[in-house]
Amino acid sequence: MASKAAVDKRRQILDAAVRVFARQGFHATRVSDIADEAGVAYGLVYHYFRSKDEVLNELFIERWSLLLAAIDEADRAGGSHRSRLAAVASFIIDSYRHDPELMKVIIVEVTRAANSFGQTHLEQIRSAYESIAKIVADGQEAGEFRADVAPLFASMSFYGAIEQLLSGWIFDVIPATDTSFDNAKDLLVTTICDGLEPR
Amino acid sequence: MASKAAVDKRRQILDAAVRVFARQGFHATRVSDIADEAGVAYGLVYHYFRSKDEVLNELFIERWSLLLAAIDEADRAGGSHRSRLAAVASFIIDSYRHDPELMKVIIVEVTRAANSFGQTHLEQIRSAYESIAKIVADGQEAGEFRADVAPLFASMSFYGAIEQLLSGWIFDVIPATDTSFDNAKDLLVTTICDGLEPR
DNA sequence: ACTGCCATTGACTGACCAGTCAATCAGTGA
DNA sequence: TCACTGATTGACTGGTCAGTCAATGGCAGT
Repeated sequence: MASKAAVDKRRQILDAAVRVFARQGFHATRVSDIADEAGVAYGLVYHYFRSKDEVLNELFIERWSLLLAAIDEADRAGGSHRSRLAAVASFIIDSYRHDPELMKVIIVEVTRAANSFGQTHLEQIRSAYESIAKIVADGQEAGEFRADVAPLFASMSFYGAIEQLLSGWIFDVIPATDTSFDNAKDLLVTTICDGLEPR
Repeated sequence: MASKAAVDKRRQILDAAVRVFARQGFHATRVSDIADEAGVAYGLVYHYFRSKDEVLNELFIERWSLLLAAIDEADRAGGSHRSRLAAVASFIIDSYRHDPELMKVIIVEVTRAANSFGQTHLEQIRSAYESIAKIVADGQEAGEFRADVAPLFASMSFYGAIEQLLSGWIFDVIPATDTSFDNAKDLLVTTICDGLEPR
């Protein structure tokens, strides 16, 4: 089957793109950098992708759909709503732990670049906010969360906090150690659910 | 004095740059766009600024030093540490309310673009995190905040939440109304200090 | 051993734009 | 009036790259 090799090459280009985008940033990478990194001819990138943008699109869509699925699953898994939020935080932080380069690209070049690239994916990004907001709203309904906080606000604060911590690791503002990751998971849930003030 | 007019022209260029950057994004704006918007010849931009980058630098530095000063003042003003955090959130949100275009540029092109531009200003950005972290740490010392949360983590979560809400307004994920702004101030402090769960 | 189809190659082109620079203008002081 | 200085102008250059395309390679079915 010819397409077997083809699928591999396509993947090879995507993986190379992650590395190069993570290293140099999207704007600073030339298509030839991706081709070189993938060990492939320049033109082949255009055989598999319509444009440089489409390569990034593909990476984002692949990854983001996993996130949306994970949020959904966290919600469906039941348990306290606090534990569902914990599952979301865990998933995102583990995604970073597992593939920091990909997550760096997604966050730096898409999620936090809502001006250029994010614009295209705003719908999908918003969809994540809303799924998290639903967990909050349900938690309020169940009496587990206070009712006087707008769910979407809470959701965005929660997600913003997570992303900020990821950025901290990405740019070495805070050390990216395993204990740091685990602390962060606890902290995020503790802060958002219990607050900073002692009970 | 010749420099009077010169200062005006310089300002005129900076103000025009804010508008154009906000509208098109930094990468997509040509220097000629700035010159046109300012009603000034192309070359004059280079008379006042070494490069296109320096225009953005200037905008960031002007604004960020105000933020650092505001955090400092919030801290020095005394009162509960909770109220100091509230003052910080207030300042940032009011900055957006007062000059959304400038804040959009700062956040989208610098703060959240730590890859390209932010890299240069990472020190200053980190400085803000640390000033906020100091407020948290002092609050812990004073027994107002629980001691088992790393101050820098708390600070980054807090700041990340603020920035995420600003992004929401910037990109119309949440409506940018006055009540929305005021709600956000309350929410941020309530969430970070009291948590979502009822007491 | 031929034919057709897709993968693969990389040289080339066309557009774009940051930054340069030589020329002109305008205010000031003598 | 003249000379000096800094402000202002905009045409031009040099370099960079995204995307094109015509040519080649190689496999699969007959």
